[in-house]
Amino acid sequence: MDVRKTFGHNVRRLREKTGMAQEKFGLEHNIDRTYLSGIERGVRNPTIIVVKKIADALEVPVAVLFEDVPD
Amino acid sequence: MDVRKTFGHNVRRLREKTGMAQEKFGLEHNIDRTYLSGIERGVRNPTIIVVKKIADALEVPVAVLFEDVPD
DNA sequence: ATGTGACTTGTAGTCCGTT
DNA sequence: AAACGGACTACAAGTCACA
Repeated sequence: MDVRKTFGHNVRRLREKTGMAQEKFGLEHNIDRTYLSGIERGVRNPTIIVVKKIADALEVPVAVLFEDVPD
Repeated sequence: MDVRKTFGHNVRRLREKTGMAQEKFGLEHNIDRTYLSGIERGVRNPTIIVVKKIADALEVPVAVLFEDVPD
């Protein structure tokens, strides 16, 4: 499994759990909506600083975003 | 704590546990020696693809490299 | 409400070396 | 054995118009 997909799926799953749309989530945490979209789809290859920023926004430890979660 | 420092410390700790020098470890896993040095010192900001590559090289789950380990 | 292509600017990632 | 420097190319960060 591509780490970008694993990461992206986890971000999407946890963001949806907050009930916020990409746009609202992005606005609240200063992350561009389209950039977030790319991350959730696994087409971006973010650096660990971005990873940390997103983990903080989702209020989860960074490690959680790399867990393999089966469908 | 800066995520780069956390990450770097974990990489260093686990690499040293293998008994390999940065150079040998880098050669065996196709990671540039100077780049690895920068990562361990927390001055680099690697992408998640590199993170995964290093985790694989260290034979640990990615999540482990982001754990807060007190000195 | 999200996906996508295209774009500029900055830096990730590599390679040569010296301390 | 590892830190650090300089120079380089590839690609990430960040944004936009449009579907």
